[in-house]
Amino acid sequence: MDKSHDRLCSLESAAALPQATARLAPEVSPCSACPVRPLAVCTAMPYEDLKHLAAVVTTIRIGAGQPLFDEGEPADHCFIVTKGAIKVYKLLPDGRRQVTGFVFVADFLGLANKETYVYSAEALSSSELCRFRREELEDLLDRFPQMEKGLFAVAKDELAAAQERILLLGRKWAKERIASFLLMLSSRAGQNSQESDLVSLPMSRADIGDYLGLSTETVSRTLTELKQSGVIHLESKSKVRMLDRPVIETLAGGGELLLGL
Amino acid sequence: MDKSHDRLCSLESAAALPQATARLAPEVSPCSACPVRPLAVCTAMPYEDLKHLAAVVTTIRIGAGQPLFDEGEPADHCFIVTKGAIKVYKLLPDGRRQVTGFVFVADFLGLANKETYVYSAEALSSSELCRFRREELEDLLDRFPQMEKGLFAVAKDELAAAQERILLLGRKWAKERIASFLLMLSSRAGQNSQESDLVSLPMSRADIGDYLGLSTETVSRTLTELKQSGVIHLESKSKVRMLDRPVIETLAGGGELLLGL
DNA sequence: CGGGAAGTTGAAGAGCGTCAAAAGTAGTGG
DNA sequence: CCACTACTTTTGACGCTCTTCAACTTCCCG
Repeated sequence: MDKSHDRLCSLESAAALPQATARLAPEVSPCSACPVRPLAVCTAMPYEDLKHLAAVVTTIRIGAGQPLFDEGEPADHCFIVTKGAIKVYKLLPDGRRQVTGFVFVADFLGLANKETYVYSAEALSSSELCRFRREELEDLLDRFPQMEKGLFAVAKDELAAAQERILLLGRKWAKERIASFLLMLSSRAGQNSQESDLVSLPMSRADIGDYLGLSTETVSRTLTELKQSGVIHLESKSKVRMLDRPVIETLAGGGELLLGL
Repeated sequence: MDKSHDRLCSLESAAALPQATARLAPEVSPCSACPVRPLAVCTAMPYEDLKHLAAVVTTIRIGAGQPLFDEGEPADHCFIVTKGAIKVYKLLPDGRRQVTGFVFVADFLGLANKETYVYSAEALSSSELCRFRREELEDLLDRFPQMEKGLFAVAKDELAAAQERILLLGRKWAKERIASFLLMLSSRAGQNSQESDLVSLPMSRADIGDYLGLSTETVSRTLTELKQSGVIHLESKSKVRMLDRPVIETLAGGGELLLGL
């Protein structure tokens, strides 16, 4: 077995690296060198104030498949993903599972302000996150309204995205759900890569199913259907090439023409 | 036909009433007398600053069934419902409809910060709303951070609620969806009434179906089933009495015991 | 009181889930 | 390095929940 398989995440490189950096160059915070910052809400923080952000952040690592936190636990922390990807899900008593979201690099995790987490979170792959204590972050947001505005904007965007998902779950057919899913992954990951037709699926078929309100088998069947109709190509289990983006977009939008396809 | 059936809402009593009040007692804004304010985000605004809120608000009225705005229109306004109820929905090209939410008295409408509305809104019954120009409200929020904090909190709560709905739409059976729906309506409306077992359904069966991702017929059949098993009683088409709340709560939570009921 | 919309009920069918087994993949240890 | 094992994915057969279509009933409002 590799790494620590504790329930809580490994903290080896936690405050260690920041402190070391601080000793070498006290005026430069580790956040200012963070490659993820330009993409994350941290951009909203003025450059000269990044040291205050760095002061309240801890870097944590977590292995693939390990839980970050479980629904019902005291919601003490917020996170920003800096490496890897996280899945967020809710469970029903009999084990039915709904993945409510995937959290990728630069995304913020933990917006709900409840006493306890309203969902569980688990790493899809080996990941790294910036961790904030809730109270400390709140204090910081009071002092830096631009940062709070940034988070508010994130919340509004997520709200719009959630309504899109509600439409998907309530009214779209399996084929339309898969098409929407591919486009969502493409737009989330594709902005930095020129290979915008190649979508990588870092999660299992079961996770996709639980995200789209489908069974594993239906996800698999639908992907093969799309493959057989020439709309996509499966380069590997976790790499989908979109061959006919217009058709995928029409499907995703619930277009009436292409259902027989 | 009654009232004005214009596409845009009637503005008869718009700025008129506020001005009249202001003339009589310039130091008291109409917002300070608003019976809905204690329940709405406006509570976050300091009492002495309510005049600034009143300065940017317009009261509008809208008849039952009339549209407030349509998806795709420029998102120029935000609203707070002061009377009646609004339904918010998205459409697919072939007419499939998903009601993404119902907006009741004291609720804020229009949180998404997109150029255009990402959903359509229509009055369930004759309603009144406070209307804000987006830019003016933004300016106001910049000047009164407490108000912005209040709206941020609303956004976070709605996000948590949206994830609850995603679980419902993705993984719950029809009976569980109806049970969840009844409890949601009860908790939203029941706080002021002592008749907490009596839930009123101000929307049609079709609206309920489009909210829960079900057909009108399934909504009807499921309500009948619940009635026949003695869990609820239909006092009228739009008044449901919850006879066995524990069973309804277990159903809503996805409890494994009562599916055969 | 009557006409039209909303709601209910029934029967048949479709889409997707479930169960089961085969095929493919990845990680492990000899 | 390769075989063994365990898991993931795929594919097939069947069944169930919910939808669709249609007729009937109830309710509401002029």
